[in-house]
Amino acid sequence: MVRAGLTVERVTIAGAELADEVGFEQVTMSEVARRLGVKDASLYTHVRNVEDLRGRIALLAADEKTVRIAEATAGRAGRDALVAFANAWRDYAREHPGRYTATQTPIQIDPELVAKAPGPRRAVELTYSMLRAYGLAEPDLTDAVRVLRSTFHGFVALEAAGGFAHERSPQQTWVRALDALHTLLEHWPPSREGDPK
Amino acid sequence: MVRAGLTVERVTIAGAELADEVGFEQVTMSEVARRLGVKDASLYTHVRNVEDLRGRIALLAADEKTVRIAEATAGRAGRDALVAFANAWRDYAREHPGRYTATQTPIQIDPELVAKAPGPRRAVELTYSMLRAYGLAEPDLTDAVRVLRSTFHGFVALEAAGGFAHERSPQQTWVRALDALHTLLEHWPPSREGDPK
DNA sequence: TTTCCATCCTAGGGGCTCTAGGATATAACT
DNA sequence: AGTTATATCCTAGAGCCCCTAGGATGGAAA
Repeated sequence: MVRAGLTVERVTIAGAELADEVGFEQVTMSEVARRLGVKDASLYTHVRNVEDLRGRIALLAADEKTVRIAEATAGRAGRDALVAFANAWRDYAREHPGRYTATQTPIQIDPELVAKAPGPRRAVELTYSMLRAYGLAEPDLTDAVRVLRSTFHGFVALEAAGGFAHERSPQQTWVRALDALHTLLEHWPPSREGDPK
Repeated sequence: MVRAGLTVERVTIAGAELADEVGFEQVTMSEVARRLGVKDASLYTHVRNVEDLRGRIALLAADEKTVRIAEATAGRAGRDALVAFANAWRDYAREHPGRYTATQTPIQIDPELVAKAPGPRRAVELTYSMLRAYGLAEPDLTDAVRVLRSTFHGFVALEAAGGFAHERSPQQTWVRALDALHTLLEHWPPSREGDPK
């Protein structure tokens, strides 16, 4: 009997590929085992359970997405950086829909696993440094980061769910949305504390 | 033997309640049946299968959310309407997380069922009419609608997934985000066609 | 060569989905 | 009121998935 040579990494990658093909929710132990030419019980040597596998896929995806964004924004600033950042984000989501979905599911991931993954923290740093050129100060900076993430994620999620009718291509809207976000960052409104109207 | 008095509506509502409690993905025929005091096979008289049930929950949620938004924005315009619209959206998502998730899953819903549901179409109309006060013309109007939906959905999705660290409350960011969107709509950038830099 | 351990297996319990076919409550009709 | 008809709900059972327990075996170290 030839050993399949399983490792946590290979199982996770197989799960990630499956997620991209059939959807993150359809990632199943049985199917992953089938693809690896192995009985499903064998996977439990490398992965605690399905939830654990899903968490690992999520972390893998977060890291991959972060790397993409880091590469895309390297050496850029201002609008160039914003556009590169946003396009890297959207491209990753479109190329790896299952992995991308994984990054957004509120699953309980093993904390020590998260600690080892560089993705999430680095992603935050990247976003802040990208916004540096716009000269925002806290707490506006945090708010701006959150608005950007919200809009990026919301757009790709709606696009993936078929939420945009076909009259106008999502691509056209995307380009204009980035214009809008750029001008928004350049003219971030002052706080309206005590300004009732 | 006393009849349980099942109908498609009662099954759908039970499913929606279950979704809010345990998450949309965890909505199961067996559990819905259990709650209704019925064997799971009995549900198939009223609902084709799980996918069908999920689709009905999604349509129910879409309608409910639309009604909320319609009530909230009635008689308002400009910033007032924008804020009311956004808050109604977010409040619905937070009160009914399972139902809200349902509205975002790209499931294949029975087309004739969709045709009977007034929610989706009305939601689009509401958004357009809310933006009327900002004086945008097509295609900017469509783009603005999409940006708003993206930001609203992205924000509540990230908030629900615990995507915002605890340094600053999501509520504070939300208020500022609405400010930002308002000013963005008032100063929607002109198209940069043929404007390379 | 022998030992040993990680890797992979078989066996099996429990849950969920869905179909087929049978019983019965309720409403309609005579 | 008695009968009929239909929708409602049931039992039985097959198939798939998750996961555990415990047994075999490949491959590397002694």
